[in-house]
Amino acid sequence: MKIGELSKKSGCSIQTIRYYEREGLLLNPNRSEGNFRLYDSKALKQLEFVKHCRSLDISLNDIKRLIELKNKPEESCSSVNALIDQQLALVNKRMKELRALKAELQQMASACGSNNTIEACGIIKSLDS
Amino acid sequence: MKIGELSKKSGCSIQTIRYYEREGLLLNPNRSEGNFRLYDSKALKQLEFVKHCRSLDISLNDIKRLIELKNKPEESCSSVNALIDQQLALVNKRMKELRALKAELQQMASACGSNNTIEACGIIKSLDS
DNA sequence: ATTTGATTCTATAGTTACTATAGAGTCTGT
DNA sequence: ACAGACTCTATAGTAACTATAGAATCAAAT
Repeated sequence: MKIGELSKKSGCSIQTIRYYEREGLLLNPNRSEGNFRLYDSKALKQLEFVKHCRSLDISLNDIKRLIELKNKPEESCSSVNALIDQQLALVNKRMKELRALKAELQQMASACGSNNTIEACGIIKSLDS
Repeated sequence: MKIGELSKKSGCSIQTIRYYEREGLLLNPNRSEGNFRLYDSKALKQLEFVKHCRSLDISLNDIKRLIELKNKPEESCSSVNALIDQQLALVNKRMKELRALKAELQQMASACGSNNTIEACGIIKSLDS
């Protein structure tokens, strides 16, 4: 299949697919006579792997590492575990930040009845302090 | 004061301060004979306002709008309220995403006892599906 | 008066993960 | 033979910074 079809099947945009290729996340595909990229179902699987990782917010760099690891099936998977744990820690950290952020935003929102002038606005006041 | 002092007092890096200036978030400061930026306490307050907004993850563009609004003290503050509400909605959305993400990561982490080969690794398996 | 070290200046490039565009070439259907 | 759809490469843009190079300026010590 050509890149358009791969794009539809995978849900990744054509540019994203070409970008992943440039970044070394996808193997260089065979080309047609006219230099069009030609993919098989294995390539689609590779791309779906990348997409799944991205949906977990794993960085392209880490995905690259995961792919390398996948190609060494006999080795220990402890680095894989470490990577996921690290990802979890990152998510936890961001959630904590967001909770604090939400609390302050809510407090600010309640500090202004919305029918004030800007001069009297509780939100602007709290941002100023 | 010069930019180094402003940087220390505000906690923003020198480059960030210059960047904010370029982006129109800070007024162009006076310059010394040797062309060094010279700031007063008002400039520090401006910068602290920006920093506070950034800590709430408000975009530079929105901060610019807030600054414009601040300069019209007699107008209604409803746009300020709308902006904060929108920011809250954004935070809520991201929190929801993160919760889903965390759940999947946790499930994955528990799918592998960490002492497997990569071939048998539950994490890689679940990423592959 | 000079020199050293710290600070500042501008302009430019790099970061992440894409998205968008221009301009050219290729393929398919009529 | 030609229109329209698809693809190609190369390049620039996005957000919010951070980092660098190379030059100029300043303050303090000699």
